[in-house]
Amino acid sequence: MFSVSARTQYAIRAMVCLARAEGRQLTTAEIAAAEQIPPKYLEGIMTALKNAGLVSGERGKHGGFRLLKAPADIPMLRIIEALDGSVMPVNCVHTPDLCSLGCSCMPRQFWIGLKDVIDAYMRDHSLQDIAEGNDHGH
Amino acid sequence: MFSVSARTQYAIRAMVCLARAEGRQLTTAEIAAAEQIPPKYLEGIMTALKNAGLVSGERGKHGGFRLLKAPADIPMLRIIEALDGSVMPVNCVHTPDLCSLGCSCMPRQFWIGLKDVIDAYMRDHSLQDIAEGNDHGH
DNA sequence: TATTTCCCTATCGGCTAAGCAGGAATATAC
DNA sequence: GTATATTCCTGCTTAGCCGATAGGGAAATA
Repeated sequence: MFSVSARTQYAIRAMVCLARAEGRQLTTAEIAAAEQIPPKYLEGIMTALKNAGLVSGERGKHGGFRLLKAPADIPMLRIIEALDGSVMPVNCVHTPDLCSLGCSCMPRQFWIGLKDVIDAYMRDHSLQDIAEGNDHGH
Repeated sequence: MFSVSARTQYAIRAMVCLARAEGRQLTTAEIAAAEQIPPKYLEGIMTALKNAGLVSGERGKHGGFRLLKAPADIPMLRIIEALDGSVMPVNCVHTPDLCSLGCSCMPRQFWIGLKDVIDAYMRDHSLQDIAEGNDHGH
């Protein structure tokens, strides 16, 4: 349960790769080879990361991707949200209108609390923590 | 992301229903009608809850389901695990052998930490908290 | 014996995720 | 200015899971 999509795991590994490159540009081919990710599939992932403002992509020869911020300033939550949207256990967390059941949706507060806990954890861990293998958060 | 399956939401609503019945037996038909759940589908869910030791099912006339413990003694985690297995963001959390990538699986500690946070939250909230609409945990 | 209920197995349709393919746009190098 | 390398865009295919349904078998009661 609560399994993380391969897409998101790929994205995180790619970001770790870029973090270790320390500003150097890497091509999707390089990242894909280093992290065992299907190259064409990775392209779409990098696009999502770019649209989220996490990386910059430059085309042409000597093109590639680089981080737009220091790894320490990139919360893991940003990466996850860039890929799969926001953490939302059940739909009615954001759109309570869906609860046509009246009192039957008592669990709503429970899910909201869960979302808060997950968000907080992911905000308190930065890309740098992952890249360095540090599991204590910052 | 991290969306909860309809199956699990049905299970929780059914358990709330049983909690409010205070020991009285309820049939799947009754629960399904009260909670707007497809009756046949609910049957399979009740079987899962029974196999997890959370409810007892008795057949025949005047049969039905009842809780095996007081709602306060049923952590939400138990219900979720009964349906969708244990919380496990990525496979390698429990079976590190899957990490054939060596250092590429640096995020593992991150996922383990996330699992711990989620588990703790769900352990600290009981069925009674949900049934009463109390969102503060116990 | 009839009825009610839980229990088991199989099946179906729809949706999403994962991955692939082909090419268009753009920047560099010679 | 032509060739090359790279990001970018669009669509497609396949496989697997999820929600739901169907039909009937086993047990408990009246």
